[in-house]
Amino acid sequence: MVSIDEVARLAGVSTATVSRALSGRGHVSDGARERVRSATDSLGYVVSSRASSLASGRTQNVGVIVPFLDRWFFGAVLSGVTSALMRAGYDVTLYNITADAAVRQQVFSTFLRRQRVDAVIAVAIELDDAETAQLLDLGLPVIGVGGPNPRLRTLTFDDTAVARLATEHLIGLGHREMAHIGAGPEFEADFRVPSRRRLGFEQALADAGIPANPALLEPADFTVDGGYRAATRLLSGSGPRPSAIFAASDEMAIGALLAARDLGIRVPEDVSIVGIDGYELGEFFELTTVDQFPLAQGERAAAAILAQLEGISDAGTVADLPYELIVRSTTAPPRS
Amino acid sequence: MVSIDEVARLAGVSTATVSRALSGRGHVSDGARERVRSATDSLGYVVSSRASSLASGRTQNVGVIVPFLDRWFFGAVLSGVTSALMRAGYDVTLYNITADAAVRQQVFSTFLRRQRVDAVIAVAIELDDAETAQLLDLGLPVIGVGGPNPRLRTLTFDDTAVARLATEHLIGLGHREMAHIGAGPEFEADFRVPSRRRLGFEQALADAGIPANPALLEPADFTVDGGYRAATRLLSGSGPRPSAIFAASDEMAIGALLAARDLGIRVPEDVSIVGIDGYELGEFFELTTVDQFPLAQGERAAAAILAQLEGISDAGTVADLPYELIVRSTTAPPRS
DNA sequence: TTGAAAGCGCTAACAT
DNA sequence: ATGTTAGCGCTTTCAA
Repeated sequence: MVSIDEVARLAGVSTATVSRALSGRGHVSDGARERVRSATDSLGYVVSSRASSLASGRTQNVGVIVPFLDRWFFGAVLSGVTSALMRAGYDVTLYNITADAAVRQQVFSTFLRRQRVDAVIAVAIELDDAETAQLLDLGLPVIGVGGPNPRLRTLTFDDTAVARLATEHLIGLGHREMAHIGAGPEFEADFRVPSRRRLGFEQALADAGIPANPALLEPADFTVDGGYRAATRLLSGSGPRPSAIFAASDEMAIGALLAARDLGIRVPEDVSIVGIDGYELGEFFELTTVDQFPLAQGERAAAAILAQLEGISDAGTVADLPYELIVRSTTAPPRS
Repeated sequence: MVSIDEVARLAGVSTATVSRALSGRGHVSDGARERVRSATDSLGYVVSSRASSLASGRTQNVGVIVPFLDRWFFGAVLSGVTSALMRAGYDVTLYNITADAAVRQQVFSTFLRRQRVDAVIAVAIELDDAETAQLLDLGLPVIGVGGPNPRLRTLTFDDTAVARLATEHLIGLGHREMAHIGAGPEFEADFRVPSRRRLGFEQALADAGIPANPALLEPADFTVDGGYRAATRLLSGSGPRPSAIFAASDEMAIGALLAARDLGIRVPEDVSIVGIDGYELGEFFELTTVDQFPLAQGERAAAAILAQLEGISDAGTVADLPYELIVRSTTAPPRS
């Protein structure tokens, strides 16, 4: 590996000048800068991040914590994060918090603490107090994306409001017997998104003076399969069939669509279905949804972190993330 | 940040002994090891990867290059890679090669060369000669996953054989008028998977003595949307309608399924459809497919890299990746 | 088995 | 604007 000394020698300057020319910190004459540039070019020199980070304390690397990699939503967020960060010259180190508790603990107790990253972005992870404390203890810029965390700077997505919006859309169409697929005790473990969405559903019902019916709350795990099974129970049960279903994610909504299809129940004639996310596949099913623009969420998180790292102001207002109701063809007024 | 000196002082040994005790390299008495352990515990000490990697040359970090993050297949592979690597104590730094040529170039010319990683895994990326050379020039263990690259160690997925298998399944059912959705000149840019799959299709036809019909080759971009549009052209065109469609990915196959549905064409009665991947959503459509177990692909790539890094033998035979035909309900004999 | 000490390749004062 | 030099916090000879 070619080192800074060789560059300095070839350019006829000191290593300090090479360092200054390359990093842009401190003043360097145009001539020196040019000779350094040509020397690095001909030598193919790249600054060693190990040496540079040890000396400067900066790694040019951001850690990103995500709970899943094989779900569209997280892939989209991550895609937005990496493209923005790479464009700014940063590497992205990925910490995938899975069901494995030991690995999860190791991420907070070891991986994040070994000084490999300058900042951390946590995507849709519900952190317990100890984990939040460990993150804060890093002394690095940290930003959460998704559920609010009062102890962290967060790009907040107002799940409750989004769920209300979806539910009010159904109410506005005239529905009264509405079911919800989403939060259930067994899926509460990780991030509180599910329960916040259910809360919004319940609030909208209450506001409209519609009594809550526990029989119309079906827990599911946010997968297509989970949505399918939940909808099957709702639509083929012995009780009265709901005239509309609000699923807490598009993947579950698609599962519900498929369940209705398999049961010979027409959408939206017999039952209306609405989801949340903006999952691309939803378009094919003409799914009514509330888009939450995950790619843009990732880009905004990256921009916020970069602003903090480069010290550009206290960093553009950590506001709420946008969302938008997209009415397509899976919702309509109830029949009767 | 607590440093190794504090640990050494508290444990009553030298920093060299702390280093040895923590890394497991060199001999340390049980007593010393125990005192070091208790000192690190009470101090909450974690070895600084910046200092450690500068001194040792090892980073405990593996770079992973992927072309997409928002497609299920790549998320699944990445999931397998990260879980295996994290379990072994490695971090994973992600390089997302997007359409942006400048960023792509930067990955090879700068990001990968700044000594942040001990090894590189390249997932389903078709590298040109210059890029391959740059990777090799790193002097690190490198492994490719997917398309064969004669100049790289590769976990090869035999796309041609897989495509033949899918096509032969259709031929075995009695189909003669088969269409293919996949490779097209405009999507050839990046990885040659599309054309290898088309090749397998053509080989199977040739072996069965079925003449190739260019009108039955529809290019598409591997998305559901692309599959939908390609199938729409095939199924609603003026020419004779194919009795079966082989799509080069499950997402395109699902698009084809949806197109058939929208055209009122029954599957498999009027047209058979088969895909490739093992995409979870395929189950809901009863899609016949060739599963390629992406999660396992990622785990195997990680295991191969770890074996090389830890010097465990020349590393378990870089064999072909497994695949399996899963016959469900979207394929059947043609009508007549 | 342990310790002393010389780097690893940069950056950032401090001087000039 | 530039050079000199003392670290950054470890690992790894080399000796003992």
